[in-house]
Amino acid sequence: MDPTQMLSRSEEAEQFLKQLSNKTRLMVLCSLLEGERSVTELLDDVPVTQPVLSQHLALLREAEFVATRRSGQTIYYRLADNRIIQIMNLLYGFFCADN
Amino acid sequence: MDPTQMLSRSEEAEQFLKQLSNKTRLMVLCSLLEGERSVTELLDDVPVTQPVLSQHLALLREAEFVATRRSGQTIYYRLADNRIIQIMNLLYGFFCADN
DNA sequence: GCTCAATATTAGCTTTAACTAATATAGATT
DNA sequence: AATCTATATTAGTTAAAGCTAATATTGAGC
Repeated sequence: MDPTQMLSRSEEAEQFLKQLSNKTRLMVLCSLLEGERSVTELLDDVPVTQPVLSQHLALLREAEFVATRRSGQTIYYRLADNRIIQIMNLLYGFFCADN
Repeated sequence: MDPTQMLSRSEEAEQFLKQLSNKTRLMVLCSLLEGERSVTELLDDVPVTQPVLSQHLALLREAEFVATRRSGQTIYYRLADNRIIQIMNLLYGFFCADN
């Protein structure tokens, strides 16, 4: 591969992985693997304060790893990137599968 | 999953991903996907200075993502973690496959 | 229109990651 | 043993990520 392209592709991949490299975001994404969740539901699953969760959700939105849907004052999050589903399944196998 | 376990597993996964989340390390690992390489050969592939490459190689060794073999004054690096091979192949598909 | 519940944003601080520059080690060669 | 080549390490600086605390926004219900 041409060196300039290799560099820019590895920068993209770096960016992608960094957006994923956080325990709170990983727990959120893992929870969303099971389906749509409101912020309040995520707060039950993930041991962080509301503002911190909200900051991480903002990052996941900007990365377009998740998408949202509003219903009244409740906002539902869901996975929106097929790459994330693939990576999360792989990580689940590495770190969470019981065997 | 029990909340304490979920937290500690997501911390492990975070650590694992962070060790991977760097363009230089990604280029090194990508190069090693094709087989063993000496540091000098890696320097030809990866656009960084020798001390910087060496720092990243040290990190990859500590993470046990790679292993080494010495032959005279030359040190050869190779991939040593099957999880890395799986993730790198996935990332290659996401960011480097031409289609 | 006021109040409450759900969610988001901003500022300030601290920690961690990565770079540069200089130097060190270790094996090979003369 | 002196020198060269290959590789590693260390110290110092800068930049980026994540937290806390405070506050803002938005929709619902009275």
